[in-house]
Amino acid sequence: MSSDDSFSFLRHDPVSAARRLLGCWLVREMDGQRLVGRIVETEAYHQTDAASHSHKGRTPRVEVMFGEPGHAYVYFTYGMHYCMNVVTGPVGEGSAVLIRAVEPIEGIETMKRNRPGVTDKELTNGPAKLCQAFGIDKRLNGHELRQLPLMLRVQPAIDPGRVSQTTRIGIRHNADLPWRFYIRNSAAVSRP
DNA sequence: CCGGTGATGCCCT
DNA sequence: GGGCATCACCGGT
Repeated sequence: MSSDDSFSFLRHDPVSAARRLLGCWLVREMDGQRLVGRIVETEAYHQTDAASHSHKGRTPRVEVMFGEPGHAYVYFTYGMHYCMNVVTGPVGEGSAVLIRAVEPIEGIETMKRNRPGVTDKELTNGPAKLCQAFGIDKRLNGHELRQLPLMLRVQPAIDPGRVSQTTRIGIRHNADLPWRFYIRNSAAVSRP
């Protein structure tokens, strides 16, 4: 990663990166279709935090979290779901930002095909839901997010006055840490 | 609208 | 064998 590109904020801590990722675009190319979602909800994870997959150190599963910032960490959970993170921090430090929800911008018909039978509102309002809608699975684990078929397009920062900060969802350890961020008033978040 | 619950496979102990 | 950064469905309100 060069020192002056749009991903430079990812080299620092995951908490500030989680806030900064709000409003950025996730762009996916799939079956010749272009899918775009605007990130509206994120959570930060770091090796010092017992809720993080990286907390117990390097293992094959979480190796990507210790690698280059700006790559995708995609994990499989509950026997059926994938979730996607953006790796942050210096190489050698295990940290990442979970993308918890996006607002569909382009390619909505393809997203609907990927998630048959759900309402428009449920298309991408959860970490595993958006992965299903965008066709993201373990094949994209470790993928560098500056190129297709999956890329992060950095957008201007969201006004801090429009960002809410709360505790994270669905974890047991460090449940009081306020490391979740979402765009207030967005109808696309998983939970207000 | 809400809380409870079963599904289901992989990683790590 | 335990636990999981979840989801969809069910039944009661």
